[in-house]
Amino acid sequence: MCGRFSMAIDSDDLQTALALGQMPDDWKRRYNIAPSQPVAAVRDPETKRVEWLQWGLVPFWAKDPAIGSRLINARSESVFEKPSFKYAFRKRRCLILADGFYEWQKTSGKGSRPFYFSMRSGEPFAFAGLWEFWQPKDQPGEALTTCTIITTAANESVAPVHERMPVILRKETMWDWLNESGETALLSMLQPIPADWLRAWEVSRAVNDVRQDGPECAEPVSNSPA
DNA sequence: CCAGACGTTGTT
DNA sequence: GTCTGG
DNA sequence: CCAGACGTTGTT
DNA sequence: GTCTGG
Repeated sequence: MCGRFSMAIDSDDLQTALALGQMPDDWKRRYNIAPSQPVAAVRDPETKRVEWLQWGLVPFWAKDPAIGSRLINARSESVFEKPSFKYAFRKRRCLILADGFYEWQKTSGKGSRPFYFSMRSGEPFAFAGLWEFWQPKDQPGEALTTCTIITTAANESVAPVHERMPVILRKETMWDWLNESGETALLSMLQPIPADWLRAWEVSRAVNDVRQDGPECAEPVSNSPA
């Protein structure tokens, strides 16, 4: 699954690395992005403009936007058929920008151990995402633009920690996620990234607390890789 | 037909 | 909006 | 994902 | 135990 991630590089560096368009003017390095918070995303492959979307998909038909807190991920295996995701999968795909993500390993005792995963190259990347626009019947001011991250089976790097991982799109193919329209082609992109593209290490439980958002969240707790 | 749900993860 | 269960 | 709340009545 | 908010 993917319930926390980081986007800790500068706006200019990100823009250059992924050849993005206009960046938000209120950029901030983030080491601990949690559901319900703004995430940097691209919806338009022409402008490649980066904008903030709220993490946690609220389908356009939702009566209660609180449903978003449970729709932070969408399974790649069923995203084309689930009522909550099927419309967005056809019409509203997005790239969610990141430079690392966290997974928690269940322990036999209490608590769990967080691990940090990033590209071996150190480069930023894009998760395959979906977005929705929602507004209540009576109060147009309360409109939300929300998103969710698609997950897939864990590769060999992530599997020791957790069974699921986010779909990471490579630089070379990320724009296809927005440009393609055929279901088969789209679904074929939702594969686990090769294991050796990732690096991993255990981090402190500081990341558990959403108020902690500094570099310490992503720093190795020891020098032992996962 | 209407009413009610619509999700993932993990755990049992 | 659409699907499932009753 | 984790952490923290989870309720009503009545009073301030 | 489950739901909501961050």
